[in-house]
Amino acid sequence: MRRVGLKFLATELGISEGTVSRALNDYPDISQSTRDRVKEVAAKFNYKANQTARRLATGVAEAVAYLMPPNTKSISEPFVSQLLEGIGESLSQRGWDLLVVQASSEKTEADTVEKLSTSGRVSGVVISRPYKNDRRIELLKKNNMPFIVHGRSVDSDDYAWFDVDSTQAFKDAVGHLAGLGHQQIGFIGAPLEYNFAQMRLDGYRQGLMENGLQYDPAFVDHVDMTDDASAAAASAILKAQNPPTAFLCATDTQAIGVLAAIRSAGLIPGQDMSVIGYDGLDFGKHTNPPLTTLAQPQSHSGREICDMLLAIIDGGNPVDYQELRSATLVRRMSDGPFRPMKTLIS
Amino acid sequence: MRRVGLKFLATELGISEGTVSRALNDYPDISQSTRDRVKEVAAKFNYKANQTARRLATGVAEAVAYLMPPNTKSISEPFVSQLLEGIGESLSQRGWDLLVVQASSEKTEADTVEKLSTSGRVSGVVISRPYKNDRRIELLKKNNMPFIVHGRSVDSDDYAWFDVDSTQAFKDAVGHLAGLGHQQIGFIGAPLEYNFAQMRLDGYRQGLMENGLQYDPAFVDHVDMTDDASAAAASAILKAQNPPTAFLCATDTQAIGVLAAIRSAGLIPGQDMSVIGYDGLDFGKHTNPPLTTLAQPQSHSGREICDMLLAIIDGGNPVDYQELRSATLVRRMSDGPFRPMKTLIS
DNA sequence: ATTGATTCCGAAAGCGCTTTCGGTCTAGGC
DNA sequence: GCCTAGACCGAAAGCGCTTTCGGAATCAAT
Repeated sequence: MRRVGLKFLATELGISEGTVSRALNDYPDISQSTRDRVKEVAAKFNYKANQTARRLATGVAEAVAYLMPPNTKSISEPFVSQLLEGIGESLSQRGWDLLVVQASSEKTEADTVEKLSTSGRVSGVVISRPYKNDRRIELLKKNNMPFIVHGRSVDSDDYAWFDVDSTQAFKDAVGHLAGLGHQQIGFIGAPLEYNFAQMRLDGYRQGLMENGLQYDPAFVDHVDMTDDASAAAASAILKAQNPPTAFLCATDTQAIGVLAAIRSAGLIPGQDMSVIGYDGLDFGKHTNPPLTTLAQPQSHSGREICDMLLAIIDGGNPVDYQELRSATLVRRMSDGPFRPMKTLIS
Repeated sequence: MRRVGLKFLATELGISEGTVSRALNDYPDISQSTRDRVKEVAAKFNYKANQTARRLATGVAEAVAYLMPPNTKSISEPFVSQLLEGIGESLSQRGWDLLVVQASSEKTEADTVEKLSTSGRVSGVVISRPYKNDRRIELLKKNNMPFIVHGRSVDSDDYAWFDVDSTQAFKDAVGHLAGLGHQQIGFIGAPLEYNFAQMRLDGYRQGLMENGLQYDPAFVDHVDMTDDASAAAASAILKAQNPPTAFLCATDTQAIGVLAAIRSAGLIPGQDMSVIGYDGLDFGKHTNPPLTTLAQPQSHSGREICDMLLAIIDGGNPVDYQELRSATLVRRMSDGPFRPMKTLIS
């Protein structure tokens, strides 16, 4: 069984390869009749153009890459598969490919990007969760490879991004907690090299200020985005003589850890102690108690992000593609009114 | 700034393109000295071969595709990102690409596979969670595209797969529950078009038989792998006049739904009613109560799966690559000894 | 000095498609 | 009937790399 290529179709039809190609690609200088004939025969033999050859000839890769966030060690990031799904959707509509690339370590992250942008295998890339100053972004700009970042670095004026205003969200959350009567609010943040961690911290501090509350460094910590790390951090904070009565967490995963820490301190989360997470992850519905969280509208963000990227690839100006969404507080059971603290057993 | 390609390097070095290429690829008929010289200059100009051209010339795609499982509607499948991570690791070691492809609907699944195997953009594919009789597998075989399936279809003799013996696992789980004194065990399964659903059901039934327990169709249901669907199913079953005192669930996600159903029936899961899930998902640690589960050793299964695939691509016989792992029961708090049922409030 | 074997490299032919360029043919307009 | 426009299509030149083939140069052996 011989490979059906352009050549095969051409001899089969008794016309030239070029004509077949143009017919298939709807060139206007091909008569309707031959176009139909070609397409019919192509379908009959189930012809699929060799993508590699096509790419080489046209010079467009017809693929975009998603850079996996580094050290994906947390409760395995449901957000990755969600994002991927959206991106894939948007891409498949256009018949393009989705490449998932992964830097083995932080060291090689830049290399990976460099190679990606010079080896010509993709026509655009999306990266997630940027650092404050992200070399990957610099490289992408330098090699002028179209890209969009999911999140923002500190200097986000001159590239495309899609982000949620987590600063505002945390400010609001503090307000919410303050409204509930809480005066001392702890904060479990993410490593500050990530810009989102900084922005959430900022929101927290601004919220404190707006509500006339004191920022107490003893109540805040920045740890890896895992349940265990944040549980440890929260436990330590709870050991204070006069601990906070509520916690804000940079991620849902961390919030879950805090829930556990509270319970193992003999307190009841949601009653003795409020905690609010961020992400809006579905499984927060099933934690003990169900987790109140700041939900990002990430349902179809993958799609949107990718559509924006495609627009840029098509010649759009990156600066025109900057989207800031807002998060919404979804109250479940882990927050509640301030209660005077009973003394800890410990 | 001109594109650095083979031509550029060749003129730069004053030698022919072919020689440069062979030097870079360590052909033995290039003198050590020129080889060094070439590599040095290539590094200096940060040369990266155009992958597309290379692929066209060599005929090998240097990429494998992962077919996203269809209708990923459950609590966003943490297993996908885990798998992807493993696959990516294995691939990047070889410098290959990972393509994530997605069929828009079940209808187009076959098409997607067909196109994948004829368009020559990948040299292998891995698919997850096969149906009992999976057209994708047939197509892959027909087009003899190397592939490996994560899971098994009913007829799994003549292709490569990596699976966990969930039949055995469920048999054991029934035994465990029976040992705890449970006589009536419910089962929330997944849609039976998936082969894994059938295998788990089989294990359940075999376990029942081995322990001299009766199979009661009123205690089993097969629903989508979401928390809500399984909660609804469990609620219905609990309405029976003489309901089961324990539930086995085909997935952790479903088990979580069952937990909720039990609670909303006024019962305490883990005490009044046992439930055991399957998957070993991390967040089961944080449910209410923490979920006892049959954990699959999926930590690095992505790596292994991909390594197997690569071996096949390198000419290995698919039949030599069939791995059956076993699951282990990790007890948390959602199972416990049988307690005589108090009458339901309802 | 001649031959034969090696070593090393250049030339050139693809890989399978796209796309420009120009040529043939038909249809009108005078 | 002649000329100009289109309308359609064939020829051929790439895209950037790999790889075969053979030739030139070097070297050892007779």
